[in-house]
Amino acid sequence: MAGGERRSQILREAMNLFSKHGFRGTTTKEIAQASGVSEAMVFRHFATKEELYNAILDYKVCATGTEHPEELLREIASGKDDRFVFETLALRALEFHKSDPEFQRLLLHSALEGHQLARMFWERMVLHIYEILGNYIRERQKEGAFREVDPLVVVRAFTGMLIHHSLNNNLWDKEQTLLKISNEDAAREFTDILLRGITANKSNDNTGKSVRFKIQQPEKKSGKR
Amino acid sequence: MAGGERRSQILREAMNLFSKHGFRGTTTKEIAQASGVSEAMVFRHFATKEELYNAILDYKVCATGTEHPEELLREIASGKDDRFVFETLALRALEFHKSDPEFQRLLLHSALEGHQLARMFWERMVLHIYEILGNYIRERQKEGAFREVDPLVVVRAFTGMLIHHSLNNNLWDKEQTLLKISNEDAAREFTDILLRGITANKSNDNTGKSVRFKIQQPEKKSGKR
DNA sequence: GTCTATATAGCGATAGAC
DNA sequence: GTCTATCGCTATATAGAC
Repeated sequence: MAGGERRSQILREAMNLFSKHGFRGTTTKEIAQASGVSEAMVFRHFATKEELYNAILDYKVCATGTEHPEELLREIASGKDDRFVFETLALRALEFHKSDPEFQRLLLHSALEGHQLARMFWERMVLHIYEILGNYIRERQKEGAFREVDPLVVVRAFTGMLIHHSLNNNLWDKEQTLLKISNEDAAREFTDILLRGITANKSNDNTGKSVRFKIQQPEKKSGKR
Repeated sequence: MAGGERRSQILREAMNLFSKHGFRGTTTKEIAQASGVSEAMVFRHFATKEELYNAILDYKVCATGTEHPEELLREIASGKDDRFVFETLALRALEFHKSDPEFQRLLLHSALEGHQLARMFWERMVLHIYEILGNYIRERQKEGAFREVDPLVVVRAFTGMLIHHSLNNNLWDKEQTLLKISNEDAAREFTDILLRGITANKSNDNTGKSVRFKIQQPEKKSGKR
């Protein structure tokens, strides 16, 4: 078999195993067997196990980079259709994690082991999402469409719903015995909750809905209970 | 040192190391050194490494069981003060994960490694939360306080915000460079978003707020987009 | 209870033939 | 490019002295 082909085959199998058992939990022997070659072959293509792992992380991050580019994110958020923005984002995230559960596992292992993928992903993806989506929310607040609430908290809340839901499906409840719902429905419901949750009191609507809030707020700034 | 004392000391150190590096990532030698004893001592108290791990998981699950009993959960949800229910729950969850970040890491490692702690935790905690909180929501829907939406989806959304936020603080952004917020404030904001997100259209209020929704909903039940 | 010393197995990685 | 054989090391676990 040609060098490049074999290499990518080993990479694929290793990716699968690392995502299942983590870096330390996967042996080079297992990788070799899964790839149908001897251990020596693995080390011919990748000098060390660490190098193999890095190659995977690079590959995954790059592949994700093209799938989840900040450009696209920016484009989605460039409109003013709140429902479209949040629901599209949600559906894309849910579909991504569904189509590639390996990635989430790899990412988690990496974060737990303190590996660099975690940091790379954080810097390349997470920060951008918070920045772009945060800015979108901030703008809509200025326009009076969203109520006053820390945009970063809103992003945290929304990504929390999405990532936690994906994590549930990928890690905890793969058969979805507890909650079975299509990604389309989930994206819509989560968006529903969030948008109603942050829509401003005054009727100022562009989602095809007319929403009114009249709120008496005797709340203290720092709620104690 | 007395047997029981030494045993619990080893258990503590092992817990710390396992939470940091996972099962396979932690060596018995490290555990012994951290405990200030020889490796032989570790194996005197725990026949195998696996047994030590199980002891930890048992301990953690039991300790958590007393901290997070379903009774308390039920009691919290027995009232009809929506804000109190959700905010108290949120604050407790956030405080718990903050006070014991080890647990979340241990749980995650366990889930990734397919260990039994994950299943135990799922059955003892997660199912109860979904059941009890889901029932609460269902009741409030019957009373017309909450709009019609799958209660399980609401629980998923809310727990998603909380767990993901804790995970961020414990795993990804320990210094909270991206979003620094007290647990009290976070609990309040998340509750705010959720409650506004699921409050019914008609004014039917018991949270000290008067809320009005007027919504034209040409939505299909199973949304395709 | 605690240690040193050791058994045994599996790991990552290499040598060298083909 | 691919293999078998093997090295050096570290891992879990045990034996036996004190």
